[in-house]
Amino acid sequence: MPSTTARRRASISDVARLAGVSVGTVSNVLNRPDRVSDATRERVESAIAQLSFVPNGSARHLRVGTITTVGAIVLDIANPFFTDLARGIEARLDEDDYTLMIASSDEDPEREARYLRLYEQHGVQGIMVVPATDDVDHLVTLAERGVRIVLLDRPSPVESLSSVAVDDVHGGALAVRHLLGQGHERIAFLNGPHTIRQCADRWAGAVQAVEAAGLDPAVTLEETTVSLNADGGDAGTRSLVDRTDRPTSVFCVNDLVALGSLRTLRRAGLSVPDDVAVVGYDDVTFAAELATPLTSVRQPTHELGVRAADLLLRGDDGEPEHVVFQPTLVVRESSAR
Amino acid sequence: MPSTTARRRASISDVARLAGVSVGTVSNVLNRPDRVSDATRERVESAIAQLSFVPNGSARHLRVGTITTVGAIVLDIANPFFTDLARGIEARLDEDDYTLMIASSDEDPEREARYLRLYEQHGVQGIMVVPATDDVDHLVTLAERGVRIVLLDRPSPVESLSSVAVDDVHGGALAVRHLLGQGHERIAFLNGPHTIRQCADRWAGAVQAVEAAGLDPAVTLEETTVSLNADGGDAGTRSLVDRTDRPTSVFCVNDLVALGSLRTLRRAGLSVPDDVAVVGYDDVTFAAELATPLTSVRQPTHELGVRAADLLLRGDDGEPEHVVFQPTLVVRESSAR
DNA sequence: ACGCGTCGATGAAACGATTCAATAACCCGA
DNA sequence: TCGGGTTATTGAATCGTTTCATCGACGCGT
Repeated sequence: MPSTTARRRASISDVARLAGVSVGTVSNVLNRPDRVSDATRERVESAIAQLSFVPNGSARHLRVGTITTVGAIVLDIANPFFTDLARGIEARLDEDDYTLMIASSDEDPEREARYLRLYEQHGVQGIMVVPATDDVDHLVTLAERGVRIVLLDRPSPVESLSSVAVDDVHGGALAVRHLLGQGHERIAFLNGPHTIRQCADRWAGAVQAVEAAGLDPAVTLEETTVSLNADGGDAGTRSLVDRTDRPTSVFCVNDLVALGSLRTLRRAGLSVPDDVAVVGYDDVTFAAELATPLTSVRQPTHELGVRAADLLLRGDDGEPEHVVFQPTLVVRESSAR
Repeated sequence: MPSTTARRRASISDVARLAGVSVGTVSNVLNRPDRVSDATRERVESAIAQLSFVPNGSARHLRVGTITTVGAIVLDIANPFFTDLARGIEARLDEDDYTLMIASSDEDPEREARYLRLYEQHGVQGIMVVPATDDVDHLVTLAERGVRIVLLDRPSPVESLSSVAVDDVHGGALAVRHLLGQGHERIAFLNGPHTIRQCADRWAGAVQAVEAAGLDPAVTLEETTVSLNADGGDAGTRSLVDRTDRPTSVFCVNDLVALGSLRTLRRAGLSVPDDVAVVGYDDVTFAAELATPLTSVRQPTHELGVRAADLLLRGDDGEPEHVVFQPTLVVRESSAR
């Protein structure tokens, strides 16, 4: 029967009083049960149950100074790529009984900073972050201050920050080389802002591929900046469909954008890939099942998360590491004549 | 120039010492800047900057006993339905400058319990949870202990727990009534375990619809339990395709399952909806863009999250509330002859 | 010149846990 | 019976904040 009054949550000293022992003993029951005799342990345990006592994590953290939680900040929690990534992180964290707090920056540096501050204040073991901007000075500062940082899904521009990334330049090149191979000489690139490193890199790769084919990027490639979701794909594609000099292909910076693009093309009565070819990026689960199965650049997403968590847990004993995976192209109907 | 030695993170008393004031004054600068003179405030602020001091959130929490963070536990962070839900929650939370910690229980009561404990230990303002099992006693206990709980995406079985849900019985009925209306008299239901309330309710709705049509559920409906993702849809459908008495339609408990189902049907060379009709649930973003656009039961997902956060922030001054939204059916090609 | 009110700053208590040196109780062998 | 060694328990210090009663200084009106 729970007490009727008690508004305040029970503390360790309430337990101690009820069990007739000192707080030190209660703490021992909690953390080194072997040090305490069976009789008192049972008494204390029953007191704990009776008061439904739950230790105050903040007090514990304050005293021991460490905590088994890590934070992750991604650009967009609604993007399957990032949740698959989170899944990878969780899988590795589970092994060591760590827990994960996830937050979404929505590509907003303000929000990113806010969550960084929150995590730091709470003393997490470390933070994995997909930076919302090109500038990582604030993260370097954080790291110097002793917060363990791992850059997610983008290579570190500085030696001191560990990172786990996929070669986005190569990925961009893969996609565009493929389109060029299919005979496309006018490629629209629906991209995000270059302040996001992944976007800048994929663009760089695209340019490289065009140049390698002996063509002029300025005439072959046409970049439109869109928001990184299906609505962005809609908007970016709408501005294309009615043009007389419409590009023959679209490269989308991620599959969500590609989804919007395909949707808008279909509504405009254009056929894919005959009127317009489309290539996406990330190869999310549904890419293969769309009305027109989507050609996409596949990344080892899950593995990315696992490695990132691994690096973070490994601690600072080792030097910072910079892991780079290679993407592959998965060709499907949306770009194959 | 940051100090060279300092491994320990700067505390408020380091700041006080450097600025030549008492810790109380530093605290005032932080929390009630108006109480302190301009001169000292500036001195303290520069000391804070110099040491790059970040207040220890646990210490603060320990003292004030409250925190502006809430936790959410969903079944599967990789399911777009739940991330859209999270988006709704975040949107409402942002208004009040609260932050959200998200975790995924993977339908595992163990993991759910673990995160509940973690959140409680950290003293969050409240927890929104999509329960992994039918049994919510542990949540009632938590609530009695003073933790603010809101049940997400399922009606509360008890008066004392607030909840925000969508009428799943109605949703299940909508889907099945539609299939019956299309002339289907053999419906396979790829469902999750009935320990998950949403699954049980959708099943109940399906049964109701069949009975209302004067048919026998035992012959019209055929339930298969699958895991709640695309792989589950694959598995559940594979066991169907080769049968001579194959059902003419499949109702999937969510769109991820439906994605797997469509995929497997296609690979088996069956046409949708002519050989087999498919209906999903949630109407996620990609549902309309699949090879065969998917008929699905739409829920006001975002609104669901907003209301849940709203209820949680409103506090316990009011009585617990039980909000129920109504779903609607979106008919597309996958089920329309 | 005196008292009073205001304002700014101080210092100590409190929050709830962990840790560790000190103590108490006990057993056993000589 | 006594001393020494083990084992179980205690109590106080500590972590980094916030809060609040108290104090000192200063300006102003009489």
